[in-house]
Amino acid sequence: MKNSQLYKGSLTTIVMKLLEENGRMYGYEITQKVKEITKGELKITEGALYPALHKLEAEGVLEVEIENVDNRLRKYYKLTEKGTSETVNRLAELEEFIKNMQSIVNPKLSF
Amino acid sequence: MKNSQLYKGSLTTIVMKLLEENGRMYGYEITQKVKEITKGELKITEGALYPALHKLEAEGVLEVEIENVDNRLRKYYKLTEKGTSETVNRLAELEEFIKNMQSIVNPKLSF
DNA sequence: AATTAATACATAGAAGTCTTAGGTATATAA
DNA sequence: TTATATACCTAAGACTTCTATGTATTAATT
Repeated sequence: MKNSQLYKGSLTTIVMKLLEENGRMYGYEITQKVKEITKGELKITEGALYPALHKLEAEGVLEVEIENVDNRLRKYYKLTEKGTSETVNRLAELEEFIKNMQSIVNPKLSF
Repeated sequence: MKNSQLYKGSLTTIVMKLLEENGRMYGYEITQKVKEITKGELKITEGALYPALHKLEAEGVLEVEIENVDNRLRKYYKLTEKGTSETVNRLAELEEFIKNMQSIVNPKLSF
C-alpha cells in the first residue's frame, strides 16, 4: 500500500467506504478503483487486500458472492447489515483522525 | 496510541512536527501536548513513544540533551539539520495522505 | 507463434508499528 | 500513607502490511 507509513490502518476503512459507495465490488476492482481515485498515488497491494477481505468476511462485516465472468473467477463483496453500521463508525473515526492530525499540523487553524 | 488503527504510522510525523514547532521537548511533554491539542482524543502511549524517539535519534533525525530538573531526569529532543528537512517531506506526505483519504471518503468534492 | 501484460484469485514469511503490561524513581496531593 | 503526577524504560505479543511467490485465463505485443 505505497511507501508512506501513514496508510497503515486505513485499508479496511477504505474498502468499507468503497463498498458503501458502489454496492458490491471484487478485489481486483478495488485495487484499480483506489489507484484511479488517488491518481496513482495510492496502490493497494494484493498481499494486503485479500487477507483483509477474508478477515472482514470472517467478522461478518462483508459477505461474498462468487461469479464466473469470461471463464475467470470473481468474488464480489458487499457490506452486511452489521458492516453498514460499522462503516458509519469507521467514517466518523476517520473524520476525527483527520481533524486531530490537522490540529497538530496546523495548530493556528484549530479553534 | 488510542484504539483507532488509523493513527498507526503517524507517530513519528507527529513528533517531528511538534519539535519543529516547539524547538525542543522531552518525551513526557510530548504525550501531554498531544493530549492537550486533541482534547484528550489522542493519547500517545509511552511504550510506543520512547522506542520511536530512540529510533529517530539513531537515524540522526533527532538529537538529545539530558538535563536534571527537580532531581528528575529529562531528555530533551530536538531536530537535527537532517531531521528538519525530513520533516518537510513528512508533512508533505501527510497532506497528500489526507487529500487522498478525502478523495475516497468524499468523491464528489474531489476535482 | 511466442512472449508479455492484464485480469483475478491466493498464501507464507518477514518487517514494522503499536499495545499491553510490566519496571524504576522522585515529588506532590489526598 | 497511599495515590497521583512526573519522568524515564523495555519485552512480549498482537496486528497490519510488504515482498515474493504461485496458479490460471485472456488480450496484446513482438
